[in-house]
Amino acid sequence: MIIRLDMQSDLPIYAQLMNQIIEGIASGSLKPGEDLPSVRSLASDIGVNLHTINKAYTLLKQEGFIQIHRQKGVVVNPDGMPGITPEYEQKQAEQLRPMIAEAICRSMDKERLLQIVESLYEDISHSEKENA
Amino acid sequence: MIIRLDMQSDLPIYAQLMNQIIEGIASGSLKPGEDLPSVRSLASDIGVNLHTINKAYTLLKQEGFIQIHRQKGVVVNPDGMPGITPEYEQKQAEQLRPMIAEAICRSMDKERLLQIVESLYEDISHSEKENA
DNA sequence: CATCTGTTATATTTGTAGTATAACAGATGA
DNA sequence: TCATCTGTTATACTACAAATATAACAGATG
Repeated sequence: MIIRLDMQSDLPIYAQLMNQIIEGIASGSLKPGEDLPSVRSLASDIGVNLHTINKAYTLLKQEGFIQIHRQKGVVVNPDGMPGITPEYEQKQAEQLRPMIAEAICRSMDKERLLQIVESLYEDISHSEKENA
Repeated sequence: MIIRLDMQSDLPIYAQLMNQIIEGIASGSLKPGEDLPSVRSLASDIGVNLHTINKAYTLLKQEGFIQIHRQKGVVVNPDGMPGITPEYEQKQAEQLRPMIAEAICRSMDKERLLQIVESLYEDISHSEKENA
């Protein structure tokens, strides 16, 4: 699992971390039950503060993607991922709506938009990177 | 054009404004050449500061959705909307990727995701609200 | 000339992001 | 027993963005 951070991004570091871990799970490079680095080791690895990692982990735990054990450390949730809850569906629609509206403004065909989404879907699920 | 703001949202007011104006254009309720309220009148209408409106307008102008004339005021860009530039395509992919990754984690079928996107696309482009 | 535009400038308040230290509790292994 | 590893909590600080509050300026209008 290689973490790439963009310190120039307007996206907070902890959010970039969450995104990359979620994509790691989606691609299969992080499997349920697999260990994640401790807050301290990951923090020193990528050169940020321990609290920044902790914030990302805590939020991922709240959403059900990982489990945190006091001593064992952090693992990808071995009981499986969270499902498609009504809250998730609502959040997803709220996030998608402005992006789709902009695509419509720019005269992007529905078919082209769907192709892009499909292509990203395939790209993420078929990457299956096996990195240390 | 009715503006609805959620003061509890984590999305900044100026960004909510941008989204709603863009969706207004996408739905056809705001047409190219149509006037938008002045920064002062809109600010007092929805009860926020003039600078908050100005920030939203300035960003929308930078992206090509509206034009700002010193005296005439603000209008939806009569020369048409911005097109599908490489920068836009990249930004769009960066925004879509983490959302699609989460959908995959939650075992959402590709078909179901595409249905949701298609349904939102239709919903937005067919709304055509004609409000004062 | 008053009044409407957008524009610019300055200052202040509030909240979030991130860092820096430090300490605590529980488990592990030597 | 003790050093060492976990996550956890607390406090303080800096930096920055969001939003507000005033104020003033420039240009056009009626």
